[in-house]
Amino acid sequence: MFIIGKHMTDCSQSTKERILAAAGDIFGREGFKAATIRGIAKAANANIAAINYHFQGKEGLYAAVLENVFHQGFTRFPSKLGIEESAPPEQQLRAFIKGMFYRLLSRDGWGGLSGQGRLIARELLEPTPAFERILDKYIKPHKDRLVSILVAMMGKDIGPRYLLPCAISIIGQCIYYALAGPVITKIAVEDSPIEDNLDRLAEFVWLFSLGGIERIRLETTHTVDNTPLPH
Amino acid sequence: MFIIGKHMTDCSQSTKERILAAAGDIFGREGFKAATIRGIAKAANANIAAINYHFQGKEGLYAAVLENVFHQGFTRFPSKLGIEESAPPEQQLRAFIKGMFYRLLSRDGWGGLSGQGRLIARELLEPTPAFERILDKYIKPHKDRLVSILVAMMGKDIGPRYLLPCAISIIGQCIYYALAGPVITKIAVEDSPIEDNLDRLAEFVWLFSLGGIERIRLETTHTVDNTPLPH
DNA sequence: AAAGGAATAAAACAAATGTTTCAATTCTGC
DNA sequence: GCAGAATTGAAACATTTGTTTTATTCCTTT
Repeated sequence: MFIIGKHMTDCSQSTKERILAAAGDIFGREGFKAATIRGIAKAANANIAAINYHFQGKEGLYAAVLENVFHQGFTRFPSKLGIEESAPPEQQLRAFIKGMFYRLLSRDGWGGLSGQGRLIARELLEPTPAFERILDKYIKPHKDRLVSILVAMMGKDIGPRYLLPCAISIIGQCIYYALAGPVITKIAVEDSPIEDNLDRLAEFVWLFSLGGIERIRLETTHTVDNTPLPH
Repeated sequence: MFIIGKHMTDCSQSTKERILAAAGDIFGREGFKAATIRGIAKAANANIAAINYHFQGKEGLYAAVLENVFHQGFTRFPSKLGIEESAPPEQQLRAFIKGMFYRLLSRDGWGGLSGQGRLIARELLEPTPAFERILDKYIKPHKDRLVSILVAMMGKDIGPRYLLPCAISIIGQCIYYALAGPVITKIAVEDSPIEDNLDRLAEFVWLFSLGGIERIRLETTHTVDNTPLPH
């Protein structure tokens, strides 16, 4: 055992790293405004001044946390995780959805209910200025990948008028589990988005979406130059 | 023009009502912690003391707002809005989804992005003690209605193992539009959940869900006593 | 080993905020 | 019209919180 300082803190991480990790958790749990730098400092076994020293204040810390969280998440679970370009698009979609569930909800990812996954939900609800960068760097490429899979499944003639809602419906199902975890647990405890259920839930969302996509595809090819959606 | 007091406020509402309305908007936009009673008082043309007088503090106000918002929302757009019991379950589902979109996103409802709809999203993300009551009184009956429609569509043999995920997928799509409105607008402006798009989006989610439900139904009836979900 | 910079600790500061207090005003029942 | 209750207005209070300051400790370089 090594003695680093007068406090026996975790030697494997620097103060800056400890602050980032603790801040991700606390910002996620409590939101930007409700989180306090005192609480974060305490959780990170660090001093208040260290936060302002390394991150120039609360906002700077938040921006760094956001970048860190997304970088970690998409590094451990990339958009193309387990996707082989040669595989049929249905299987690519399957891997995409599974990737989303694990990125959002697994302990190795953003930790869903108790962790940094809620940070993402919060940004969806009320984007902060720091989120603009995240959108361009992570979210849009991620969406583009899903759209390209959908194009492979539905044909090139599908316009964005149907493609994008499809993408939204698929992503929406995944994110809803991360968002509404607490309530889902209260209403349907068997489907609580905990580690043990991720595979089953991802598989379900995949099948459900396959059906939905097929239904939309049929709808758009059958009604050629009629009203796009039935009234 | 009538002179009510020294301030020329809206005569049609009592102070208590004005506070409730303003608080719903501000709590929704900023969240419980970030919202300030001073800001709410100003927006309601009321005094700080009036809030504490009528609602016994910030928490009391929040509980009252939550009850008020859900009561209003489910009064104007009941669960069974436009649903005839005699209609085929597919059409009942259609009305159910349309009702959700309008309740969550229309100006007459919770106002989506700019209004009280975000309050609901916040409660899903981090339920407050005041939400327990709301769950029992509004959410669970609402869910039960959807489940009964799904039973009518998929047959009585479908167990909760498939029923509830179906319900979650459907509700998830709807709520995601209310949650992620700001980001959707940035990524797919054509599908921004604004008043003009509600009918089209609801119709899309309905069709998509019809396909999803059918796919799940097939899956569960074909693989009788096999593994419930394909590996 | 010494010096200089980097990092941390502790206290102080100023602004924001929920709550309380008390006087002034308005409303209601008689 | 009046008395008492209900409501509102304005100020004061105590706490929390982000930031800054100053001194001390740790680490690297020479």
